[in-house]
Amino acid sequence: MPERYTSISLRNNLRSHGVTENLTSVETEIHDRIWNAILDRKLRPGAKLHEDMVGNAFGVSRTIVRKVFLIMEQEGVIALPLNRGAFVASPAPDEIKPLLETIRLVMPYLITWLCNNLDDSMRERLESHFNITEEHDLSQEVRILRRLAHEHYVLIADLYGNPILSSLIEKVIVRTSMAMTLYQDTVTGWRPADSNKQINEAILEGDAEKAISIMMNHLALIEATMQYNSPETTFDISSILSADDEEIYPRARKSTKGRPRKVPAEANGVSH
Amino acid sequence: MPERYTSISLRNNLRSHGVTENLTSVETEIHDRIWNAILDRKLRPGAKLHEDMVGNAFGVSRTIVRKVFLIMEQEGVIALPLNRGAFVASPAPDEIKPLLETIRLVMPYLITWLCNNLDDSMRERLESHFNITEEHDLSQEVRILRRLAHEHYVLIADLYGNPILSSLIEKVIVRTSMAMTLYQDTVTGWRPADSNKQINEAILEGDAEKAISIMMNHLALIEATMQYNSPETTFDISSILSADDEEIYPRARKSTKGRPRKVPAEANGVSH
DNA sequence: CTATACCTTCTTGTATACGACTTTATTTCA
DNA sequence: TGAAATAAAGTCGTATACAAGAAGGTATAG
Repeated sequence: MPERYTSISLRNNLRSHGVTENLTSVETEIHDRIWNAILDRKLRPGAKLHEDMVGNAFGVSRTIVRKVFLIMEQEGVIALPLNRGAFVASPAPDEIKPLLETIRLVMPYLITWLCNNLDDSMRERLESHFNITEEHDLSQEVRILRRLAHEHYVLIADLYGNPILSSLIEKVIVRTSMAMTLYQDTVTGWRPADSNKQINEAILEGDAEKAISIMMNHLALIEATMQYNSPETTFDISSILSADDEEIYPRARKSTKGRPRKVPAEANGVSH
Repeated sequence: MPERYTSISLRNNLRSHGVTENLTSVETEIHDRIWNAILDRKLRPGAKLHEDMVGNAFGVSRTIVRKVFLIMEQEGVIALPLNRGAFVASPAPDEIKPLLETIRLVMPYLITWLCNNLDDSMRERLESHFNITEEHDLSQEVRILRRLAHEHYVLIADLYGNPILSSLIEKVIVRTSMAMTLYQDTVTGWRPADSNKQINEAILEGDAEKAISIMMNHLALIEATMQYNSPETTFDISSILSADDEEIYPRARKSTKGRPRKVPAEANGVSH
């Protein structure tokens, strides 16, 4: 089986998405593969996840797949409407405010602490992230930039060392990212890594106020650029979940005959 | 089927423990019954939950029970060590600090908002809780006092209206409560409702500072009175999970022959 | 031509069977 | 007598079979 794909910048630096304990390796594999596919937007919000397709892709029964789905529903990345199966969660517009509010509450607290308690190992991990961000700064690979932005938040939470807040931040950031997929204009030339680089720099300087201020502006920008537009596409699950990193683009619908497929409007997230 | 048992004070006032959506009525029933049993300390931390016992008690297969268990593991109230089944979570001593820290971060934020934005419906719900606390103030029923204290926190989070923070607070408070079961000296005459009554009063007066100060003292007291002591008992699951509210006391072990049963020391909670 | 009803096909939900692992009881050996 | 090895019982983990439900297609009436 291929080496587990955890993250671009922080391989072996962050434990992958929380629930590694009490899961077999196959379950972790499926969980992480789907999680990463969502994070990289290979699986877009609203996409249907068929139990036996995923099961076949990993050579396990639906039992295992259902278990992973249930966990991911609790994590807020998958929706499981009764009798209708699994969909990649598509956060409703009115979830954006609570998400950003949570980030605004928690992150300044973590940053302030971090600036006052920065030791060598923390500094090292921050600098490592900073360097990788620098490397990829001019990259056109949106996937990498987005992941770096994501991981920056998770890294800060992780450095603080409160597992409750870490897991909270990870969930909230993923969900915000998913909301951005849905409601943000992707045409802007804005690069997500920009402000994160500045934030990291400020933290390394020990300037909490500056770091917080940049982050708050960043969040305000995100909130301001949110708008409604709902895409609809279908996917080839098995190739998306394959081990290699190639980007898969949505395929056009095959058939438009017959009654139009009912859009699962209520296939949104859970009550987190 | 009996009416669903949600809470003492806030029946129809708080939605029960978060995950009602996407669960069938039986699943919700099992979930809430176990949750309440834990909250009321009928099921103590470390207690084994046998899949078929629970299944038989509700007339469903292990499939359903396992689903509920998995959800409750994510919620942090049950532990599912691989190949060893389900145990009521017993938070490790070093989890107490992160738990209290999270409460200390979130609650002042909520209280401050609440004091500045108190409207009639909020006031009404707070007063309702306050009145019930008054009624039971002199009660000897520890179970009720404990539940009132618990629900007070959840109510405040609920009034704020951010579902992410609500569910966070609910999980964290339950877990703190479980830790107190394990590590707090129960002999003290201290009544949990006392400070909550004062906090509620301060909020109703719109005095955020006072409310926060009392709560912080309360939390400090909790932290200070924590100490190590690990009880060990066995239980009759089916009667504990029965609909009626009678308190069940742990039974003494039947057999002490043979090799002493290995205590599941690692049967603690999950990484939340 | 459109909308509704009906039928077929496909997917999910639940129970159950069986293998794997853990725990408990018994035996063996120092 | 007590610890380790061994056998038996019990519980859990996974796959699978079947039932229940939803989605998609076709026919029919307005």
